[in-house]
Amino acid sequence: MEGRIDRIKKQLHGASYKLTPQREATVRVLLENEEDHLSAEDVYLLVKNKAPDIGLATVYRTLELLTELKVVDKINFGDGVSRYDLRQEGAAHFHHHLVCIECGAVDEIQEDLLEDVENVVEKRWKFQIKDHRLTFHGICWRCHGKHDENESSD
Amino acid sequence: MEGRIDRIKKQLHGASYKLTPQREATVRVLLENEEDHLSAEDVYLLVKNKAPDIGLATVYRTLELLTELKVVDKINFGDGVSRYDLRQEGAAHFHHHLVCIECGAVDEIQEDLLEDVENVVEKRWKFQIKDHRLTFHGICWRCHGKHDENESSD
DNA sequence: TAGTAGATTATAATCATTATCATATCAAAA
DNA sequence: TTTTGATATGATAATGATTATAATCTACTA
Ligand SMILES: [Zn+2]
Ligand SMILES: [Zn+2]
Ligand SMILES: [Zn+2]
Ligand SMILES: [Zn+2]
Repeated sequence: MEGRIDRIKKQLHGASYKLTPQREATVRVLLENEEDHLSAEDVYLLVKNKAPDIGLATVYRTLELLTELKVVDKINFGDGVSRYDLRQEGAAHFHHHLVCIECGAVDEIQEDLLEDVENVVEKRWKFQIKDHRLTFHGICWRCHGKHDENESSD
Repeated sequence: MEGRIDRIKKQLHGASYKLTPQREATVRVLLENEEDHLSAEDVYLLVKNKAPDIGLATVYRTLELLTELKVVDKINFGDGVSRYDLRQEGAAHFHHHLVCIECGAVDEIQEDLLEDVENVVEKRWKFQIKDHRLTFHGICWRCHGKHDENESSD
């Protein structure tokens, strides 16, 4: 974790920004909740535990800054809020998501899976891909299980 | 066009809704601007030409209704507004998008391309896919051309 | 120490979307 | 034809997320 923060610090310095205490607190919250998909408000509430005096605007600014540096990705699942997702270190592309329409769970797919598709798109549409967003909507294994409970099988 | 409206009318009736004049005007605007990705406000302004007395709330309500019936898909490209995109008749899945980070153009990919990926996801993550959202961010052929204007070739 | 640039805070402003409620439409019942 | 009930609409208010503003604070440096 400390190593990860150090590297983010270096990234900030590389773009001539500083890792202020507020920014560090925000980054720590993101690292400690890597599995989740937090909204700015969520982050704000969690950061308040570490830095009670932080303002909401600072959280927004920090998240924007981290997005610019590609430390996090901003994503929108269709409820009215933006969510912020730590990008895996060294990952060229943003990971994919599985959103369950029954229970609302959001699972992640870290594998790329899109290499072939992207080759086709780059060639056929002459589009130079820099990043992508891929989200599947459907029924997760947990909810699927529930339905099958009293069906024997096929 | 009339045939398309008739079929949407039938879909509405099937769900026991009516095709009111306001709804018809809204659908016509969507059909006439099929290429575009209009926000609710955009649709409102265009519909006003046909039905000057229509209220913004009605447009929002109609778009919500059409989304529910899967006549349109609601999508968000990261600017603060939702956009509404007519689904091709008979298409099982939403189409894909190419968003140019230079000029802002949004192009469409009607081909599915994801069949293989979806098979993998369904099996490996035991996730029953109902729909998807796939957007590529990058540089479109138009902007790419601009850069190459004074570079000979490779 | 004073000056300066950047960062932060509290708060106001903005903007998209949703909720409210009185009115309108329309078809079926009386 | 009038009444009634269900649904739809329009004007407007309310909400909620995000951004802008202005005053204050915090390193650094001359
Ligand atoms: Zn689920
Ligand atoms: Zn994620
Ligand atoms: Zn372009
Ligand atoms: Zn589209």
